[in-house]
Amino acid sequence: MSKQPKYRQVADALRREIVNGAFDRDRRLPSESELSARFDASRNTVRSGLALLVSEGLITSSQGLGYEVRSQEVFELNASRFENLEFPQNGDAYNTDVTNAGRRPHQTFRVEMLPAPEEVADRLKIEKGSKAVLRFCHRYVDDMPWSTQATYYPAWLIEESPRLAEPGDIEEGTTRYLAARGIEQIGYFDEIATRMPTPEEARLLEVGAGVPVLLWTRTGYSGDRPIRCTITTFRGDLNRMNYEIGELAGRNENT
Amino acid sequence: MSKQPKYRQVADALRREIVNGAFDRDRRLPSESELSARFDASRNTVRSGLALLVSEGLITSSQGLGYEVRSQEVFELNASRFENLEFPQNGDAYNTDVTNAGRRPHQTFRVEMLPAPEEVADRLKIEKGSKAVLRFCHRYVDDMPWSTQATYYPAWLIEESPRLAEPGDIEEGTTRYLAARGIEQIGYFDEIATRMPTPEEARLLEVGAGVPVLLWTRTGYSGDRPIRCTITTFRGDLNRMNYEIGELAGRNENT
DNA sequence: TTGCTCAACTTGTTGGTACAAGCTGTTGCG
DNA sequence: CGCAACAGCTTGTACCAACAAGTTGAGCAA
Repeated sequence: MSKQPKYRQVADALRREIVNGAFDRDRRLPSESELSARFDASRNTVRSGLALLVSEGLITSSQGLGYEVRSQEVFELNASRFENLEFPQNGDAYNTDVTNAGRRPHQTFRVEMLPAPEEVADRLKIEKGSKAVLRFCHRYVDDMPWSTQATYYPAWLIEESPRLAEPGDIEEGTTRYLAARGIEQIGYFDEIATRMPTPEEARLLEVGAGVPVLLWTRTGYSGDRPIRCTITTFRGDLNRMNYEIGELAGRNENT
Repeated sequence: MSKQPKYRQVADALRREIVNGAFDRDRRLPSESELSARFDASRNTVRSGLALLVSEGLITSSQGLGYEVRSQEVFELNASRFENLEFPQNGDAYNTDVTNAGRRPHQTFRVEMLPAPEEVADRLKIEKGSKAVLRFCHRYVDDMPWSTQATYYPAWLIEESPRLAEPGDIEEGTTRYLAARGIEQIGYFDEIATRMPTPEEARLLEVGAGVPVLLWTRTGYSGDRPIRCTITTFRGDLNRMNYEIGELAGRNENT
C-alpha cells in the first residue's frame, strides 16, 4: 500500500466512478474547480489527474465545455468478407456496409504520383524512392472521419494499366480492371498493427489524445509480384475488425 | 499559419528532429533545462511539449535518467497459421515462434473459476454473471512482458470435460482434449480492436504512456455452440499480426 | 420576437517556485 | 582496495498566479 501521488488518487477515484457509471446520465464531469475543492488539491493537480484519464481514452475535454465521458459506440468491419471481393477502390464494400448499418457514407478521393514511402517500397519490392501511384480515400460515416485508405501501385504496373494513374473512379473496380489486363490478384498478405496517430493522422481522423489508430496493411500479389499495397488507418475508438474463419457463415449477426 | 502554442512548437520541433534521426546515436534527448534554454520557455512549457511526444509513443521518460527516443523493434505474429492449428493452451505456437526468432520464451499459467465478464458471456451465449473457467497465460519474451491470454470456457462444457477446470497443463492441448470428448471446433469468429490499456493491463504488460494495446478476441464454435472465448492483449509497440490469405504460402519470409 | 452584447462560467497556456525522488560518478574513509 | 556517503545531475509532484480563449445563458435594445 505505497502512497500514490495525489494526482493519481484523483484519477483513480474518477476512473472508478466512471466505470461504475456514476456519470451515465449526462456524461459531464464536475469542473476542474469543483474537483479541486472536492479533493483538496490545486487546479493543476486535478488537471494532471484528468490528463491521465484523457490519455487513457476514458474522457475528453473541450475548452469552454468541460470534461465528458467518452462514448463507446463502435463500428464493425467485416474484414474476412473482403477476401472474396474485388477490392473496390470506389468503395463499394464501404458504401454497402455503412448504408446497411443505417449510417450515411461519404468519401473524398484523389490520385497522385509520388515516390513510394519506404515501408511501401519494401512491400512492393521496388527501389526505395522510386515512383508509385497513390489512390487515396478519406472516408466518413455520418460526417465523422472514419478511415483513410492509401493504395500504392508500382510504376511498372502503370505502364501496363494506365487508367490506374488517371484521376477519377474506375467504375468496374481496380481489381476487375487489372484482371481484364491479365493481372490477377491471387492472394494477400495482411498486417495489422496499432500505435498512436501521427499529428497528420490525428488531423485527418479528428481524434484527440488517448485514441490509437488501427493500421491495416494489405499487400496484394499476382503470382510472385506484389501489385499493390493498401494502408488503411482506422480510428481505434470507433472500429473493430472481424474475421470469420471456418464454417460460421452468418452465425454472428449479433453484438 | 495560425500561431501555435509554445509547447506545441517545442513538440513539433523535437518531433521533426526525432523522425529525421537527429538522436539516433545515443537516443537521449537534451534535458528539460537545456530545452528550456534553447526554446526560451519555462520548464513547465517544455514539459508540456515532451508530455505530448510521450503520449504519441515517440519518446519515454525515466526519472533520474532523462528522455529517450523509443525503439521500434516489433515482433511478428503469424495469425493465419493459428487457423489450422489446434489452439494450444500450453503455448506450443508461442514457444515455437519465439524460439525461432532467437528469443527466449517464458510464461506463467493459472486456472480459476469465476463469473464470466459481460463481453465474454455475450460471446459464449451464457447468462451474464454465470460461472466460467478461466485459463490464463502471461507471456514474456526475453523476460519482457509480451501478452496476456485469457481463455474462458462455459460451465456446461466443464461438466463434459472436467480436466479444463483443473490447474496445470493439458499435455495434448485443449483442442485435442475437447475433440476426443466429441467437441470439435469447426470455426472461429475473430475480432481485432485497439485501445489504450487499463491500469491493470499497463501493469501486466509494463507499458508506459503512449502505448496502445492490440486486442484479439477469438470465439471458437462447435456446431452452433460457442465453446470458448480467448481474449489476448498484446503490447501495441512490440507486436504486429500477420494474415496470409490465398496462394501465398512462404512467399513473405522477409520484412 | 429577434438579435446583439456581455457576464460568468468553462478549459487552455505560460510563467513562477519549491521540494521529492531516482541515477551516477566522485570523494574519501576504513 | 572496497565501499559508503555525497554532490550534482536528472525527472516527478505540487502548489500558486495570471491571462487567453471557447461556450452559454441572461438581459437589454431594436
